Amino acid sequence: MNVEKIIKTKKEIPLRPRTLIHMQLIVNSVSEKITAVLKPFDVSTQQFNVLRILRGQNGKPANLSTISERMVSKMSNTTRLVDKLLAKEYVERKICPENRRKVEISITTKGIEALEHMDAAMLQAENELTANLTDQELIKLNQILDKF
Amino acid sequence: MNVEKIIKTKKEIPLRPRTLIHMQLIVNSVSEKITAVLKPFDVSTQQFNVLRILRGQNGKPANLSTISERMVSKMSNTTRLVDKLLAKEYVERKICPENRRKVEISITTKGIEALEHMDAAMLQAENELTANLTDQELIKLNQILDKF
DNA sequence: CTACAACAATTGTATATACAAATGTATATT
DNA sequence: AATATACATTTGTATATACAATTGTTGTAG
Repeated sequence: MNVEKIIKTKKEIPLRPRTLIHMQLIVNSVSEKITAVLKPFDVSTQQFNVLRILRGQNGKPANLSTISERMVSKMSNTTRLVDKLLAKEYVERKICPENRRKVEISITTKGIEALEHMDAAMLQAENELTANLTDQELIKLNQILDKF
Repeated sequence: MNVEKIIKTKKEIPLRPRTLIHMQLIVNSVSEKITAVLKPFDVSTQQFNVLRILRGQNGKPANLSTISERMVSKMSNTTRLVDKLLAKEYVERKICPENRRKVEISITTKGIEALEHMDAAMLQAENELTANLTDQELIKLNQILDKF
């Protein structure tokens, strides 16, 4: 992936902004791919992310703020995101008995099953997206990314 | 930046998805920073991007499809994006005389001046965002990113 | 010359996101 | 106990984005 070629500029971009643009371009294409992979399942990336967080709870429900802080892309409105999952019957929502301000959200059996179908497609996508890189390269990449 | 800590999960994530998430997290925080830096100038990242593309034309106008293909994040609606810049008098739009289907967009003096103010702020932001990395690390990072 | 396809941009519309304000509940202060 | 403050979520609203359909223009085949 050549940055200058993709954004079609002749002049070469200085190292630091170039790096930021480079990462942005890759993340854009990764997001596009992931969105496309999830499309047949009729869930957005965010919705998928929430389902995985809920599964990670192993039966224990999570409240909205917990979900929110665990999401890769924080967003201001987790309520409406959960509404969508609720409409698909992938999650359940009930008010927390100990603290009625809070709400307890848990994944349903239907949600777990849907997620299992998505997992296979996602796994494949992740491997395809990183197919050109060796484990060593990826480890090195992670090390550099850690410095940000 | 530790991935697991940020998305608050105990279990360690496999290398390949972890790398993708890692990049996503960094790009998210970079975007946030850039958005914040541009906020006082009342332009979005996309609008700023278009202004820079137009300046790069050195007086020569660009049509919508040209702008669109040069943007870092392609978007489906460049017309409305240009509308916003038009309202701020940062750009001019006129129909192309040779091909009346096309439209010629060029940056105004006011646009150039506004952009110059933004440049300084952006340069600083870019340096801050990459301050923890050496040139060698950034070069290595770009090399690895090229493999995607 | 007319009909048709291709092109470039615009418009319509549904959905997503960001941000502020509002609602309802719990806790702390006097 | 009454009031105020903080908390967790929801709602309102403006803006952004994705995608499809439409408009106006140009090129081309018969």
